Amino acid sequence: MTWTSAFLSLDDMPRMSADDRRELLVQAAIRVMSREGVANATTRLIVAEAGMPLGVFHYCFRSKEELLEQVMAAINEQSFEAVMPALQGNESFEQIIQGGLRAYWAHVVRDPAPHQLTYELTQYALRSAPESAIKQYDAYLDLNRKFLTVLTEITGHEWTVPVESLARYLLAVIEGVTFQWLVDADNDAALAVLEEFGRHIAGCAKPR
Amino acid sequence: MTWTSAFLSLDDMPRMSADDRRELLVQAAIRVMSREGVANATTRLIVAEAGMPLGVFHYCFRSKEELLEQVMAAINEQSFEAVMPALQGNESFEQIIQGGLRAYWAHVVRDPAPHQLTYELTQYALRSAPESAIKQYDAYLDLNRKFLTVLTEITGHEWTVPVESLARYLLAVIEGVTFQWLVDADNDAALAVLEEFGRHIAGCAKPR
DNA sequence: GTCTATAGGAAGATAGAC
DNA sequence: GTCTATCTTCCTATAGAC
Repeated sequence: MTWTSAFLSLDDMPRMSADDRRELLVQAAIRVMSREGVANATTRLIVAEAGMPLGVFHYCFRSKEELLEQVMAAINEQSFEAVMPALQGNESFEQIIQGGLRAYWAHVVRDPAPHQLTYELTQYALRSAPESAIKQYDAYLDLNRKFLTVLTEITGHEWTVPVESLARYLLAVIEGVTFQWLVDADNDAALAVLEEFGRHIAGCAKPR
Repeated sequence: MTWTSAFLSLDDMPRMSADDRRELLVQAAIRVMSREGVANATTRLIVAEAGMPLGVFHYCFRSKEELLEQVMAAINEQSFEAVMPALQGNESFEQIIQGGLRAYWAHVVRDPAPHQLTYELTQYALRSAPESAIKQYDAYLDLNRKFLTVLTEITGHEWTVPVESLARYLLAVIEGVTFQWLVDADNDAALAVLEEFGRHIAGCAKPR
């Protein structure tokens, strides 16, 4: 029994800072949105998911819009550590690329909800706050640029096509294939496309 | 002056069959959704766009859900005549591919709204009626299969990679690049990616 | 079929006691 | 800061006169 509990009832005791609540609400929002879709993620569902009363919402966030911005920021941070491990090991150039694509794909299939959520949030942002959609997309592009650059550095290759184009190409294929799979759930077809793409990318570099 | 107008006032005269109204409402819905987004396309906005009173809605459609299904069906039909003209002329195999990609791209840039709408509708359907998302996607896939098949027939080539994989690859790239462009509006970057992709596809066939 | 008026509910946001 | 109760608004859908 602590000092405070001797003098304050449970109800009187402030159990959590507003900052901690904000964080919990953002994570609860991500769970609700993954499960129910962005359109159905009401403030009521979100606070219920976090086990808090409705009134909490508006002294943690000025508006639902503000929560959505923080959700997008949180998601960006979370998805930056899935593919890079594939860059270890000492296989051939193409093998590393194929390994990276398969690692990404395993990551998608294991837990698809966040990826679907990302599409929905970008869609949503395109209508309501285009700047944050651009910012989010730029972060993803940058991850792809880094992967391609580190890849050539490690293996002593250089790209014969501008890395900027390849990064965009890679991101487009990844998103296109993922979206396709979210619709038809055809895993083999998705892997076949990624493999064909990997062959092409591997042909866009030469030993240095 | 017609026979009916001599006996019926404007208000009494039924000016339009319910079927015609349905068609007008579907087209109005497409315009509103393109402009405001699917989430903001309320029945009120849609009937206003069509210049009809609100009450019309529910003797033309059982529910908003039913309208959405018909909107998806209508959009599918509309987008099936953009790329095929590129298959005329007698250029080289790769030139036809590059021409087809550029034709598609011109089509997107000239009028992006329907493409953005398609993404949103598929997203929406993924949550509420997965079967119609699958159906819609299958129709798009089929268009890509046809394009690739006709292409080899005309030029006397054959694919060295399963046409099914190439069709999926093509669709993934097209959708990925389009989505990317909807976010950042970088036209040159999009064209560069499509061209690089075209080079790859062209290398997946040989003369027969 | 066609329209006006309104039911009925759920959303985001706030008021005000503690 | 915290919570309950409530306001306001806007939605889809229906009732019912014509």
